[in-house]
Amino acid sequence: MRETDGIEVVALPGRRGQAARNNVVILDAARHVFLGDPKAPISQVAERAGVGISALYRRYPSKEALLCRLCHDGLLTYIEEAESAAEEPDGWAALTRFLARVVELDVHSLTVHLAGTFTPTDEMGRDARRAGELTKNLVERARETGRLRPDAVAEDIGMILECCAAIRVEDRERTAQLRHRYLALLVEGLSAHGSELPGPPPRPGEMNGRWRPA
Amino acid sequence: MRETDGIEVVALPGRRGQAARNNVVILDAARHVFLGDPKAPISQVAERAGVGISALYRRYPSKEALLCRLCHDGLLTYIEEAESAAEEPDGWAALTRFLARVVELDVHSLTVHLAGTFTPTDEMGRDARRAGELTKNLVERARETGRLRPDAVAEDIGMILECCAAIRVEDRERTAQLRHRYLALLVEGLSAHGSELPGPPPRPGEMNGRWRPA
DNA sequence: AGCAGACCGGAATGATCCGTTCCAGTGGTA
DNA sequence: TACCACTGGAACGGATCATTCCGGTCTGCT
Repeated sequence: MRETDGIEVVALPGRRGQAARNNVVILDAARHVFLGDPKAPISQVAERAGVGISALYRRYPSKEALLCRLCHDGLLTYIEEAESAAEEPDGWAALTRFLARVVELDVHSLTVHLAGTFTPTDEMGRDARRAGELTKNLVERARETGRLRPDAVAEDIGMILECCAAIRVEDRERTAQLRHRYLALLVEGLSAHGSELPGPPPRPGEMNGRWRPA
Repeated sequence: MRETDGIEVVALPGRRGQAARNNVVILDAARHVFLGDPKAPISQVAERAGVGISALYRRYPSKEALLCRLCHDGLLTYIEEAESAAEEPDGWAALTRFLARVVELDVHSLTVHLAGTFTPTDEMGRDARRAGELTKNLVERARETGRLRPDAVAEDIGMILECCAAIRVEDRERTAQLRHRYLALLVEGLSAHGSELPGPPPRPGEMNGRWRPA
């Protein structure tokens, strides 16, 4: 897992070990808290992690840095999943499984909803572009199978994920269930060949007003 | 229109007239601002309305009261639209037109996204219940036509609206366009008869953790 | 004319919230 | 034993807002 940050993941004893363990505990807590509320105070992260605030600031110079790390992690996960899905032989299955997986992992909230809360690094820019290409490939291959409606475009994918991310209830497990339910509706829609979709499709970065720092 | 608040809508001269005009200007501004950001400061509303803060506080005892009014207005609009749609003879058309209309008016954001920012009144509770009944009726009638997939339930409607409300770009007009696009996908999904929807359907009120005051 | 008061804009107030810094304590480690 | 990396959490300082207050303006009645 990316969040372990180094080699010494397990079983270091004493202070050294606690520090190593805290690394992952803190990232997990941060992910959980900021997924629930992107502008949660940092003290909430510390509380949930069961550590003091200074344990956070020893690892990240600022809240922004922590958010950036989280967001970048999410982006990398997105890319991993896209690459993994690309190996699926059937283009339609590749796309739908990819969507299900991203919804499952709640990656979209991690990246998009955190964007705008920090100034993105160059590397993130590159990775974002790569993510875009991978997405486009998945859509192209799905289109070639003929199951994807012809008026759907790559940019629709981000919007669909946005729709799913909007579903949120108290319980995490239940949230995932419900999101899959509406993803299913959307995917049915994607595969239909009935009436044409209304309005011009989304333009490339139309949703990304957030990626420039507020 | 509800927001005119009384009889003297037009053409009162002088101070009296300015006050009456401000009534609607303020509500319009508030609607616009809080739609964009439910926790926007009240000064933003005043600024957009082109009035001073005191003009707001003369009309509403607190920010909460203003939000409550806005939210209730939205709820009433929802009910109006549902009743109006109920007159449509074809059950499927009634449901889909209702959805399109609610998305068009952005009513969902007004009610649901403002809930939780104030303690709801009894009357709002009653109206919310009424809205629920009307929704259920629309779904029942749509089901009877056979076009609605059998595993869809009334509670799905709120979730679908939530999905659409999640789409938001800078331009208002464009936002509406895009929302219609994804509503179309979702409606296609609603009318499909293919594989069954995954997971148990949403329970009544499952999404409404927000309606109890924070 | 003249005046009472309805209405207005916006500065001042006071409270709350939160990121960040600071410091004293703890327990491995050499 | 002495050192020091690491920790928890209190304290600081800045920012944000809802709300209040005040001095001014214009209307409509006498």
